[in-house]
Amino acid sequence: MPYDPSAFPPFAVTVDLVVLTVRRHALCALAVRRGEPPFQGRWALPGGFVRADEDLSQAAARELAEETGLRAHDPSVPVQDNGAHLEQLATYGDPKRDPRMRVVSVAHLALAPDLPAPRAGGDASNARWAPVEELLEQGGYGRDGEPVAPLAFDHAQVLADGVERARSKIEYSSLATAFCPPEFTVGELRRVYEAVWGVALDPRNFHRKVTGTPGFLVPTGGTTTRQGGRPAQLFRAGGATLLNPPMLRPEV
Amino acid sequence: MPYDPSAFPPFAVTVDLVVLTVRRHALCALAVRRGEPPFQGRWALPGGFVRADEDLSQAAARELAEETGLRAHDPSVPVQDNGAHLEQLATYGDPKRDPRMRVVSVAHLALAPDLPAPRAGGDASNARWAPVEELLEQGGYGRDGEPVAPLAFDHAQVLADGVERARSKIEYSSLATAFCPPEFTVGELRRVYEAVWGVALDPRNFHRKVTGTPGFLVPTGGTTTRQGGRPAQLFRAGGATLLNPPMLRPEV
DNA sequence: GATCATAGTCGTCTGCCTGACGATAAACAC
DNA sequence: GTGTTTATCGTCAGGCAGACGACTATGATC
Repeated sequence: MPYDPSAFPPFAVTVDLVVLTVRRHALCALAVRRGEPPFQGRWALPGGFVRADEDLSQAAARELAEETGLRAHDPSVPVQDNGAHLEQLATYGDPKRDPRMRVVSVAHLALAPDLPAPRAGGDASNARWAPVEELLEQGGYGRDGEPVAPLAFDHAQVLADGVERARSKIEYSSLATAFCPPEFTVGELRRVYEAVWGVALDPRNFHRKVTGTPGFLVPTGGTTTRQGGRPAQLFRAGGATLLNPPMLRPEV
Repeated sequence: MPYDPSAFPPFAVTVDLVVLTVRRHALCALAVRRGEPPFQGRWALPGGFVRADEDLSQAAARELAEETGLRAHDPSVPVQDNGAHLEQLATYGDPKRDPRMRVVSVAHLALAPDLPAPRAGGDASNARWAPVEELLEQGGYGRDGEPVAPLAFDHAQVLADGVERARSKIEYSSLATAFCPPEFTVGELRRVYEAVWGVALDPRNFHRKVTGTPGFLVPTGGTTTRQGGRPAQLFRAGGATLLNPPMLRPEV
């Protein structure tokens, strides 16, 4: 069968971003308020159309920079600077997921340290960090008592998939350091695990585990007392990306 | 900014399939010979355009059925019948990956028991099961001495990603049973692991591990001697999908 | 300054799991 | 019967994780 452009239907292709961070001991995601129909006024994940000459990862990195100012990080390089970790998550293409037209969305997952404040085109009221449980619960009420509408499109599913990916990936990789500033303490790393998994971990066993895993953490020599209590050693992420044996997520 | 159809470039969206099986102690993938340019005559992964009213998973299931006759399996249901396991793998959208036009391909991974023979539109010479190393090696020679050209498009990368997904996923899930017929022995399951991982496993420790993991295997009561030697107990896949603790892949 | 609260770090002990490997069992080929 | 093949059970030592005690070093409070 010869090449026939009419043989396939045209699609719009977008990238959507699940940007996760840990703020105040809670796993939070970046949400933007939609300024136009459909779902006008509702919260959604940031995203946008892929341009004609762009790769998917380029489009995701561009959107991430536009929304947060973060530079994307090459996934093959260990997390060391302030660049965020960025990886492809999954692709969503239900014919009815966008009422306007046939849109296939390639969702990406970004992990970032706690950031000052989000910006969506400079308008702070249209972007926020929200705890993922708040974004995922249907018809609940937010921290300010305002009723929470479900996320636009299928973004609740996308967010849930991204959160699950992050939860499982910090088990067997050093990705949890992507949530930390360039230098961090064992306690700060432990609080990342606790926030992402939603569990409490034994500080002594956690300390033994992470400091005993070769290549996970590299001491920088400095100490800090910013958490109160005894000063803690500062570390940065080591070269290891895969943890073997993995961190163990406690049973439910 | 209002809705403007001219604001986004049109894409073609396809699904490509990495169909894996275990034949003669080797991990094999389904390859089809391209009958038209580009890459005419070269081997490629099966796939095709997503139709206008189709979900991505529907399109993948349709292509799988067209190429192999396999029914796709709902991923939320444990593998029990002859349906293949089918899951989304990743999406590839380099602007230059198809010289004709802008194509975004949503690759899917299918795992199937050993099948009689592939069929590609009824023409057997245009479809085959090939060991994945043979398909991935560049410029080598196949089993029949015929020189092997690299796979078309970026399909070598897609195949490599699919193989890596399968290799890691049988560690912590019961997916290896998707390579087995409905009833199988512990030895057959072990040979699946050995073929996918490319290692030799201790039969005694493997037997202890898989029979000791709750929900992994359910004895059917029957026995078989089709492998020679002492008759082996027959099992089918249990309800468990996640293995905890996981199977451990031996070090390199 | 003594005391307390907080957080970090080092050890110990016990149980479980794994890898290595010996031994036995049940079929088939000759 | 003997040998071969595969299946299955057992044993043992080492490693790792969970539970938890003990000590250290800071800031806060009295």
